[in-house]
Amino acid sequence: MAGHGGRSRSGGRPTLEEVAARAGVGRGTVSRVINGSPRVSESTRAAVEAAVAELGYVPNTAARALAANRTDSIALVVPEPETRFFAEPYFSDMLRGVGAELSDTEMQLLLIFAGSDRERRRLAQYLAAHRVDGVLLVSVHADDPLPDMLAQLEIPAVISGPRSAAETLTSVDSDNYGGGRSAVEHLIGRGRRKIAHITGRLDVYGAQRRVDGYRDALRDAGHKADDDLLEPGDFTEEGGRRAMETLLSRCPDLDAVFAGSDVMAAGARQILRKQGRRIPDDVALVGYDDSAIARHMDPPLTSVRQPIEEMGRRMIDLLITEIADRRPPASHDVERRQMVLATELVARTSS
Amino acid sequence: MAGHGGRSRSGGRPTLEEVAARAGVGRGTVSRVINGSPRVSESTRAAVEAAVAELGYVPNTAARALAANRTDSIALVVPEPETRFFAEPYFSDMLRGVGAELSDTEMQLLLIFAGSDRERRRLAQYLAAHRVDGVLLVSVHADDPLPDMLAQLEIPAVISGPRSAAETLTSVDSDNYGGGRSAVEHLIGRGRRKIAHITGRLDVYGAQRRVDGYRDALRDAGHKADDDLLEPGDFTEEGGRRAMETLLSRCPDLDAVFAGSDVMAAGARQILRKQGRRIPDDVALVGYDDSAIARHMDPPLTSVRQPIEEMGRRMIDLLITEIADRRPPASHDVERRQMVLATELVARTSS
DNA sequence: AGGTACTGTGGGAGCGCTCCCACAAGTGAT
DNA sequence: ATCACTTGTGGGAGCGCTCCCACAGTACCT
Repeated sequence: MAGHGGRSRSGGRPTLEEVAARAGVGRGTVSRVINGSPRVSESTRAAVEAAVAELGYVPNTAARALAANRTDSIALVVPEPETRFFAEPYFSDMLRGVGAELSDTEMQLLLIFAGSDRERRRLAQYLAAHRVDGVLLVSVHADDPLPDMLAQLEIPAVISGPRSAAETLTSVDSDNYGGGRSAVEHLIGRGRRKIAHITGRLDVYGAQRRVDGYRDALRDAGHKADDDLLEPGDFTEEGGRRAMETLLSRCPDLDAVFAGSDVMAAGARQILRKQGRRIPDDVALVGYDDSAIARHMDPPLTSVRQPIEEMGRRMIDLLITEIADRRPPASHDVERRQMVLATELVARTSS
Repeated sequence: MAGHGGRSRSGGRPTLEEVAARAGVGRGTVSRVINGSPRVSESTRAAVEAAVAELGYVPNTAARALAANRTDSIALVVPEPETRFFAEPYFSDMLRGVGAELSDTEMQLLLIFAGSDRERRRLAQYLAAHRVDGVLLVSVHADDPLPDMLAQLEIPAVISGPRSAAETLTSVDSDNYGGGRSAVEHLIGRGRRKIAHITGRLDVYGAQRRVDGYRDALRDAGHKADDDLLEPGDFTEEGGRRAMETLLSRCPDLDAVFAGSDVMAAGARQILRKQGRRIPDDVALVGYDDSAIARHMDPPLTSVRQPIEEMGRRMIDLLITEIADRRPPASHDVERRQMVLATELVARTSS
């Protein structure tokens, strides 16, 4: 078939039209069956399904996308170079959650790295072409222009860690404040008196919140504020080492350290060892993330667990809702959602 | 515009037609400019490009895919659970090469895991719908039905390690035979006499070829064959430990071990240490892959480097050629290509 | 002068869907 | 019987492109 003007087509995949002919119904009816519309009689549905099976019909995604103006795919945008993506268990946990939640859907996930300028430009093109129905944003820094670009293009998006308390995008986060608090309360409960904190990068909102939790826990326990016990890190092992050295020289009598990440705790541990401090006898150590590092450290590291996989799942939920909400012209008063999931302290022998 | 029957569209993205009107040319001409056809005069091209820039025109991928019957995207199919994907540096290196080579293109890469049955079924649907122009297959086992499915659907595909010497798909591989050989020759050159080999999974063709290289190197050096020195592993650390234990009990006097992967070498090292054998003094150890593990082992591990990133790049080259070759009705006598890249022994202190 | 060839261009037809309008047939209240 | 719905269905129009045919214009032979 295919009129005289038509080009030769590959493999002759069956079309809706052909399925309709086979089932003895109209095109519209087949479409309804394929898309699970309830407005089809039971017998017709059965006939169509039989025809679909017999012909091995699979809908043409491009045609559907063109007609319906949707792509049925979403992007997970990682504004980091690939190396970090593989190095940090955070991303793989997140991806697992996202994948799991998505497997119930017909949605396709695209993994997009936007670490370099070049990749950023590509991504911008990609989004401008509306090649995805929605975007999942992870690990975004406070000054990243990406969220605004998404807002401008009116592309539904969910962000994994809000950029600030005033985050405009729908977001999913873990309770960093509570996590910081629980780490410190745990140390206080173990009788520690002089508790230092190696912070994460302070342009990351979550890191700030952990500091807030640390401060409040100390205050509520009647400790007086002492900023000498606070030293900024940058989430790296090297940063952990540097911060630990600084802290020890400034406050040689500290008896506990709460590190803003397991990786930094690993760095701190090295310095403590080198300076002959025993863990936990002389100095108790608590990390954050409960990653593999924590379990394999010597001694095993007490750490604050974030439900990262769960966060991934929730992000998908929210994003799909957001996409669905936006289909009818625009009911636009969907309240912005900020979901916060609880953290959990996992006590091990380092504290 | 958009006739009375039209639905309201999102954001009013400009179309080809609008660009054409603006530039004062026909639709076909704009299409030609967009697609880089040479049959356009310089002045017209400039006018169209100006109009494109002014309107911020970005082609609609779905429309293009529908009309041209191509998707401009390819899939990297990983027939493994995600966990292994993140655990093994092999994949991230490969992905880096693939990404790099693809960044010169307009092609989009999809990362698809097909570890579980469920994911397999999804993938089958995906391929049946021809949602990608081509497929990159990595880490495929000998009995995997995936390659045949791709052949059946006539989807261009390139495989990263051939399944056998008679691989029908276009393939890219590293010289496993030469790699195995060079490891053994290196050990012989260091004066080792009793060289054992912990193999990889023998249903992986590359692992077999390493064994062949091991055997031939020994034979050519005048050693007599001794299968007691050969013990199968499975590429895991645990497998490395088991194999090493078996080997030590069977041949307590061995003085060198060639492991089919760095991870297995790490397992073997643990056992050697536990049994009081010094590396390299008592037993020399050589791994395969030259991964991060090799560099960080104590002592640093001599290992055979595979150019994995390069393999990724070559795979893309071959796949793109294959896709292009298949566009005209079918010139079908493109000879199957089996590309083999050289390996390189990286000597460190473990041997 | 006529033929032949090429270059650049416009626009019709068609890709395979979804959306929606129109309408037949059935159901129940008046 | 009439009217007002409801349910199920068919098919036109249109999504925004690419492909290709037709044709004007120019150039270069006979």
